[in-house]
Amino acid sequence: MSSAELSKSYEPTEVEARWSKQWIADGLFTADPDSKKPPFCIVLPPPNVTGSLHLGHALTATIQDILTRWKRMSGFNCLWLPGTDHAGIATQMVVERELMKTEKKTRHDLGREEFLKRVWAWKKQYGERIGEQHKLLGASLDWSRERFTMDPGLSDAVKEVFVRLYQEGLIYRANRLINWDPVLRTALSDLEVENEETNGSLWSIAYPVEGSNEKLVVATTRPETMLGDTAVAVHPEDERYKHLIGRHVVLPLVGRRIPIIADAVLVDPKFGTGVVKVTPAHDHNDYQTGLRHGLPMVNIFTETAFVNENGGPYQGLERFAARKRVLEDLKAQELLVEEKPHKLPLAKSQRSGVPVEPRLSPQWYVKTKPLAERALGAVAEGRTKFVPDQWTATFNRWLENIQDWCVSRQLWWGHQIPAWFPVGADSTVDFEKSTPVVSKEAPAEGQWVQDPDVLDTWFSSALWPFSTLGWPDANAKDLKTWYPNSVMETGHDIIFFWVARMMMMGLHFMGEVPFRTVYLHAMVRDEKGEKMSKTKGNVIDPLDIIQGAPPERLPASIRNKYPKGLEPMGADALRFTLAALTQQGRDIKLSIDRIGGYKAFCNKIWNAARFALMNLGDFQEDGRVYIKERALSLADRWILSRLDRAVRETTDALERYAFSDAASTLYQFLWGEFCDWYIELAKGALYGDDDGAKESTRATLVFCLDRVMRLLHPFAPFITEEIWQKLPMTRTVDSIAIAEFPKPDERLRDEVAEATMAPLITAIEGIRTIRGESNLPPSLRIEAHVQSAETIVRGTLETYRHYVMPLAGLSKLSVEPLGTKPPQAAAEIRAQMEIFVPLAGIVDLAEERERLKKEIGKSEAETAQIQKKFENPNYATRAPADVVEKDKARIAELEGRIAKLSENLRRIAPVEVRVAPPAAGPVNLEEELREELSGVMVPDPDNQVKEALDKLREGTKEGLSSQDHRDLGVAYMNMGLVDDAVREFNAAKEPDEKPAAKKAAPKKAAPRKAVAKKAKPAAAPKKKPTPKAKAKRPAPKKPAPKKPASKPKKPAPKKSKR
RNA sequence: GGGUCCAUAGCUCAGUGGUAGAGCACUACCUUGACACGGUAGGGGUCGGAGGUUCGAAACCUCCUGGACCCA
Repeated sequence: MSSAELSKSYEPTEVEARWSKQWIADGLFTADPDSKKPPFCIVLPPPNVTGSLHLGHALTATIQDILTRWKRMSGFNCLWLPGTDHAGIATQMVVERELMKTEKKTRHDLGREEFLKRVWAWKKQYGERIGEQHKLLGASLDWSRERFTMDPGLSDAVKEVFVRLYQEGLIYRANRLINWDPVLRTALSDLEVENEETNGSLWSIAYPVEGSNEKLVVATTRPETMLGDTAVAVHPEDERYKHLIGRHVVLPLVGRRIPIIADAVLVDPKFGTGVVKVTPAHDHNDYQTGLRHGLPMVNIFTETAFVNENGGPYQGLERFAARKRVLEDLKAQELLVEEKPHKLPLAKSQRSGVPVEPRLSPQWYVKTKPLAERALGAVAEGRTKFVPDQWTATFNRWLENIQDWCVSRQLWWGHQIPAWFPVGADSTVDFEKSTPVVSKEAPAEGQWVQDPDVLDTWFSSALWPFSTLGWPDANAKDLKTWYPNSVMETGHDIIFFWVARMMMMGLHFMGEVPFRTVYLHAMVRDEKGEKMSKTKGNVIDPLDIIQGAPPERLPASIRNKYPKGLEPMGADALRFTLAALTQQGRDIKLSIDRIGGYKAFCNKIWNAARFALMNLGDFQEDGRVYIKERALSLADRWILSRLDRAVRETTDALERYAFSDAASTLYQFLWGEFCDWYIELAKGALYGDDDGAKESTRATLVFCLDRVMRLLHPFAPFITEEIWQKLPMTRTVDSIAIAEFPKPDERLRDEVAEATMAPLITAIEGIRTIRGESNLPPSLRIEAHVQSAETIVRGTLETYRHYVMPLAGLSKLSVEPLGTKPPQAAAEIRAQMEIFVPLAGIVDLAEERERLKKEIGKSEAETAQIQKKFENPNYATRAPADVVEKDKARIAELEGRIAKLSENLRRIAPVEVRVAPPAAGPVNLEEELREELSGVMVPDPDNQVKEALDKLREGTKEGLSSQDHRDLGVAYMNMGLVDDAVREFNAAKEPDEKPAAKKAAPKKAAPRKAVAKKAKPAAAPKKKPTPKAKAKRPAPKKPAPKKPASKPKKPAPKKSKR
């Protein structure tokens, strides 16, 4: 039997390694463009080849794999296309850093060609690692179609796009002020610049006005740039300076004569002194001002941000050193008026982190306005939809205000720009002034040099949805089949960088949107909500979670919490966690503990399957008999109905991209319904002798497991495949990955079964509550009385007492109409039923009284709350009738509940025993007591109780004082044992030291195990019960047969005291 | 400066006008023939604050406080 092979707990590592290999070997994920099935396509956002995948990538892969597997199983012709991105700046940077670390060389030491060889080697290494990581995550990518942004085909697409856009006038070259990274020595696009609030200073510097004693005091945050000032500006309406407009100042330190201009755009008269210096070559606002006024633009920095020849004596100083010197010199000349602290937004390079230096240089630009308009139109028409929808506005706003896109980068790693510059007569090339020819190949005539610059990485990524499918070959099969893509799934952080640009390029070159739906997921953060970054040291490699990791491999923050390292969680647990935590539009705070919780879930699933397989005997599902045609038990019908509900809810959630809803449905069904209820109920049939019941249960187990494994497969591909393969059934396909995703099946729905199960569950839970609240051990069988006014409920309970008894741990179940209540019983009032568990002799009734009081208190509080509503006269008149009715019904229900609880409380109230004065005869007392207890059901204590009492009688009677007898009598009273009580009270009247034994001990049988165990002190719980020995034990002084508990509870019949 | 979002149990989060929920954590009892990565039961919240709308607000509106992110 295969069942014996299942390990006791789920071991993911081996299972995952095996299946990820097998699936690929079997080519399950290789897409077929000729398939007749409806197409479904996702292109994987290509991870950068800079390094290995992090948890953000794991989230991306998880969501996309869920979608793809779900669609594949649902009959779609699925292509999920993998690939990687060359990531120009980022990759060049890491390779340069590595080169410096290992060989102490710069890329310039190696030269372009040799350096690129190194980068390709890096790309190979990390590209492969990324592939491996995806495979171990279970990603069902079509590796036969793997692409890289610098593949020949994709490079050709890039050239084609560049040339065509140029021909259409949508790409041009211009000498403008751009954002320059002086460390990486390249231009950056606006998006690659981050503004950061910084504590700086605002300096006031006096500029002497030419031909006057006046000085204009300018305020600036970058005094060193004064070397490049070509004007000072004031507001045209500013009365303070109006008279100076048109005159000149002499630029201190430099001595240049520069005009005083009026500019209402640049100058805010209320800020600082109301005078600003204008440095058109080093500030974006000044640049615009310079253009407006035709000012000269003086560049004072080299490409590494050192002062150049235009800086006179400051030449050769780094920009911050230059600032220091300029300030010192100004101070010396008494031109530095003031320095005060000032917060300013500082523009930093996203990549190198250094402040960018605006710089005039010739660059290539994409004219984005016309492209953006089409993208906006497509979204407005609903041809592409954003999920969550809130991103639509973000997308629109950005495209509406879009600036032209600077696409050239002064890097070596990337797509070299297909533009050709003529080589001059002196063998030199003037890249600044000469006019390039744009074409894929160099012009045939003459000598040409290709533009050394490369394109922005995002230029090639923008083409990803079609370049990967074979474009520019418009007839490529893949392109025809899978363009537009179905879904673009990526992080919301690259909505502008990537999504917007894909929209623009896709619409322009394919004439249609690149994808129908854009699902933007949240950012993965650590459990404190902090962004994962190498500098913070909180980055975790997904593989360390999946396969486990020794402590030394973990970042310090994780190591502190898990000093022993991580044990393997498995890809399924990680995936399920990510899916469960995916909340639209929120950050995902990922904690290892949470993953551990889902690992436990996997283990639970494993064991549920293990249980089934161990109990299937030689059952084999050949599919000839539809499950509903079998003679099913109530439990069978119930779980099938619940299964169908789970199918519907999961599918619905997937359609809404509500991955967390789907995950919680699956979790709840598998754990809360299938394991907690169905398996427990199935045990009766499986361990019984009814072959028919066994058969139907086995069939149902297999049916459910088959369906739910398929339902769960997109989320947890490995464990589901492993279990599914072991199910004894005929299959039409070899892998669950290509099995059919369960469809809702009306025939499985069974309202009657669900309605019938409801009171059974209510009864079981009610009894368990009593059991739990009274701390009765699970091993103790107890007796329960369930009273209901409803005939149907009683009928159900009778019919299915074999469900209730084992799950509630009963030795006896009495189903009764409402009526006389058992005495000394704990009670639970539930919908349509009242549950009583006689506790006399089992547990302290005082505790039960406390519990009831608490319950009554709760109900009273709720009643009061609702009553308050009715105090407002408007409520009854204005609120909808159904709501008012509901509240009235609820009050009635609560009042009934309170009444019942109170009644029960009264019933187990300590009886005020009026001990008759010695003069009073025993007969009178007896009558009195019987009267006291009239209306109470004649006690018929459970055997265990009886036995316990018998023992008591045997074991505790010697040498009792009359006080003891009196206490004992009270105890018996509390238990409703009138005869015994009377006897004890009688005994109490007799002189001490009497031979009570003769009268007491009834002959009845030996105590059963449970009782023995129960009656024993908890102090020796491990010891085997020794039934017979009991009677011979030295008599305990206290007669209470109750279970000693950890906290001291007073025994019902308390000795001493009064 | 403009915009988006968030604040509910110790933690992470559901809950779009009518009895405050889940998972984890916690407490008690328990190794019962799938699972201690387990079972059963339980405790725990004046829903950030103040107003307003409404018969009724965790939810809708306004303001405030605190926080996150995006754009300039």
